[in-house]
Amino acid sequence: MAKEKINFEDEQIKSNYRHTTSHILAQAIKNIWPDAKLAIGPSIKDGFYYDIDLEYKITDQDLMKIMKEMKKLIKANQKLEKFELPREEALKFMDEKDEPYKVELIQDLPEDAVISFYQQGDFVDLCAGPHMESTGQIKAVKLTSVAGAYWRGNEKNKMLQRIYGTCFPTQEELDAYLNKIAEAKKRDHRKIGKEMDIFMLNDVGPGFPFFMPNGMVIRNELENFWRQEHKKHGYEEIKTPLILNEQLWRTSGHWDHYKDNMYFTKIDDEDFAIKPMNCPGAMIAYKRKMYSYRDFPMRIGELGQVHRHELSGALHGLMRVRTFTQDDAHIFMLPEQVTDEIIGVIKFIDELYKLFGFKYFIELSTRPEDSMGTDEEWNMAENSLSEAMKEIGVDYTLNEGDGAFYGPKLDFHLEDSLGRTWQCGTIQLDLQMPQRFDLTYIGSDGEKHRPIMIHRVIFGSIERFIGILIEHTAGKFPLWIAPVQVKLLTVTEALSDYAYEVKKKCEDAGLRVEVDVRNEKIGYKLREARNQRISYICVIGEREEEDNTLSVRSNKVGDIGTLQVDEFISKLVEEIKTKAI
RNA sequence: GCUACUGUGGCUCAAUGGUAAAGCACUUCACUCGUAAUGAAGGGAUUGUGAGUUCGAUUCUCACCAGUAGCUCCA
Repeated sequence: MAKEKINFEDEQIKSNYRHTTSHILAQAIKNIWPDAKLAIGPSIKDGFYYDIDLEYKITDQDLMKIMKEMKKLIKANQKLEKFELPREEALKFMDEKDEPYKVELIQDLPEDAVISFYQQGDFVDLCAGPHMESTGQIKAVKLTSVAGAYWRGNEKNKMLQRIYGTCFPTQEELDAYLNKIAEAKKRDHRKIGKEMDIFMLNDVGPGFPFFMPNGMVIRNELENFWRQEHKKHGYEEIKTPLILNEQLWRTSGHWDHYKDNMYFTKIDDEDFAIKPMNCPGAMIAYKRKMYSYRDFPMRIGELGQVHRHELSGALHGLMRVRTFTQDDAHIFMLPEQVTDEIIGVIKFIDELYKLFGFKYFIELSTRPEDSMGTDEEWNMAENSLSEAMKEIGVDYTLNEGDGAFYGPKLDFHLEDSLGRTWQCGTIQLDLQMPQRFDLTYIGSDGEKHRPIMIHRVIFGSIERFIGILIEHTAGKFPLWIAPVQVKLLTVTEALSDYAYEVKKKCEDAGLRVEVDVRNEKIGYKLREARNQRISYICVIGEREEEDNTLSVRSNKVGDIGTLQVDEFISKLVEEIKTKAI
């Protein structure tokens, strides 16, 4: 039989390939540690894993040992053979093999399910398949890490050891993949954030980031832009307090559903809470006066700083912190305005994400277990979200049971450098707060009615958004956001006057500009400026001074030659104006 | 929070049961220089915190704190 090339473009084949490799991993583990209990071992996005229960703690060194054993099994080119057993026999079979997790898995299968096994050599695993024909087809394998994972993803269950790995049909593809990971790590926002002096974290406040001057430029540019765009889209802005009394949080339902994530304090013996969300404050703001149906839709924005006690193990640079600023807004509206408002927000988010060149996906999260309200309300709310998406034809995935406690939501996810996704934008339909706070408006009939409310963010959290932006651009920000847009480097000290003259011109045009007139070699200054990822680096020598020019290098396209000073400035001003990426 | 691992000057990192090496950065001096590091000198660390073992701990043990990866959770 001719050797067929494995088509990795085919997702099914890729998945079979990796799934088979996970079986080989399991077999190798059983060979080395016969008392290991097997849990599950699926193929995943970039490879596969296998969860095992084993007294002995597997170390990184052991991974080498396991790989060696796997290579042996691959070389043996064992056939993978499928067989089926009736439920009772299957249970007995796994029980005899002393595999309690497999027994549990079989018990949870439907009564009439066909229970299949795959056998390779003397190793048998409960598995629906499909698989490759033989272990010899697996070529390039790499075990990447070992980590803990709860049995069935439930933190109340035992923690198992999870071994992650990946595999490819050729060594070249594996190397390319590993290389890609290494490159991606160089874009880590924590690394670049430190190198570019954007933000810092310190033991004095785990999860509470400090923003440095460069970071504040980015923040302020984003916030200014946010304000400008929201004004255009018919929003007004408010600011509500960080600390509000405990009674408010009881009224809002946060006390019952979110208390464990909140920070509390006392003022004059009275109990107060630090806000984990902005909505209750916005409710109080709404209630300050009476409204007519003619006031709707009413869009109220707030850049609101919230504090949430996230689990220590979940903290991650700027992506997951304990205090962050939400670019929040609450939209109050009539029932017949709901669809249009949701569509408006979806389009608004799309507009902004596109401006940065982000790809994203949308997830519809439905009613969670711990939630407020009736089924009827939830169905109505979930339907209006999916209807709005249907109407403008956007794709989304369903994430059942992951909504907020007060309503379903559409989440917008962005990717970081390693392909991990982070929720940024969200649109949440909230039927609970208006009730709980007894919000009303006067309808055309002269009677009081309850408004419908949307709660939404676009950046999500300014901090997380900046983190994503750093990784997405590798620190080479769009010019309008860049902390330092121009750096002027002099070849000799005699050119300082000209450099300062150019600097003045740049500043007058509104550019963020620095000069480096130090008595250093041009190569040295250039290297430093490039490491700082300055957008435009201009070298100034005698020639430039004479001709009133600059020798310009862009951090995105490289050397762009000699430009007249005025020409250079107007080019940058235009680039800022168009917010080019 | 859970599992595993890690914690050495501002940063990157070496080494050791006998109080710690190097580079970058910083300061000073010399060099006045054309597209990724000029040379020299100098200052800077009780090795995350606390306790224990030991004649002696930064190294070994324990607890705590923080970080990393994954799980769980989430903007």
